[in-house]
Amino acid sequence: MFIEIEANSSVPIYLQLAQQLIEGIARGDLKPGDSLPSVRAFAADLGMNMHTVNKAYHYLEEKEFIQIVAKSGVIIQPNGIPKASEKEKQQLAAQIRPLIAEGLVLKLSEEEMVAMLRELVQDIKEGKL
Amino acid sequence: MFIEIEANSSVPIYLQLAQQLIEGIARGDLKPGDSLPSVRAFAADLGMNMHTVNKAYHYLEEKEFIQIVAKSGVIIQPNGIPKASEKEKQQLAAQIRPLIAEGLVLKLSEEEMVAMLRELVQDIKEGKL
DNA sequence: GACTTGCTCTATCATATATAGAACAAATGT
DNA sequence: ACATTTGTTCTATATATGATAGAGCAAGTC
Repeated sequence: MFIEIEANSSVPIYLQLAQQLIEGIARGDLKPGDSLPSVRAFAADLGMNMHTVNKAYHYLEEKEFIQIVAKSGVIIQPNGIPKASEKEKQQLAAQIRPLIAEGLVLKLSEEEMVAMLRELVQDIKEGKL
Repeated sequence: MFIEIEANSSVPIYLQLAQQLIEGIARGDLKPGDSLPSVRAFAADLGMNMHTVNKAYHYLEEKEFIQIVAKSGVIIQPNGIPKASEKEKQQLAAQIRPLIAEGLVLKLSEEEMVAMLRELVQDIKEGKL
């Protein structure tokens, strides 16, 4: 797993970390049952604070993408991650919606945005930045 | 323009306001040259602070969706909003990317996400919540 | 000339982000 | 058995952001 953190981003670094782990799962680089580094080791590796890694882990745990086993370690959801519930789909749509609206204001056609989405899926699966 | 602000959202209310104005533009409800309420009047109408509306306006001005004419008023970009530049497209893609990745983790297929996008475009154009 | 306009300034309060260090108790590795 | 590692919890500090509040300014509008 290669993690790239932009210090000068408006996206908090705990979120950047969580998002890149999510991409790792999407890509299949991180599989069910795989263990993640300890908060201390990961923090040292990434040059950030232990509590920041911890926050990223809890963010992912709340989404049920990982399991945090106290005093033991952190693993990718061992039974596999279930398909999106209706609630999760709606939450995703609600988050994407303002971006689509902005695209429309910028005169992007529906087809252009569909193409953009398909390219993003490819990029993510290929681990392409 | 009907504006709905959720007080208990994690999205700042100045951003909610800006996003709903963007939807108004996308929908064609707000056309080039249309004037927006004064910061004071809008704030009173929405039950929020003048400075919060002002922040939303400056957010939109930075995107060049509106023009703020000091000591006069605020209008939708009178010459029309130009088509997205490459930079704007990349910025949009960068913001959508983590959401697509999350969709993939939740086992949504590319086609399901395309369908979701098409529905969002419809909803926005119809002003449907 | 009165009113409205966006802008600026100071101020306060709450929350979020990030770092730091210490201590705890249980699981793990040898 | 013992030392190490683990996530958790606590206090603490610093910075940034979000939101509100009120006052005053200078220029545009009616």
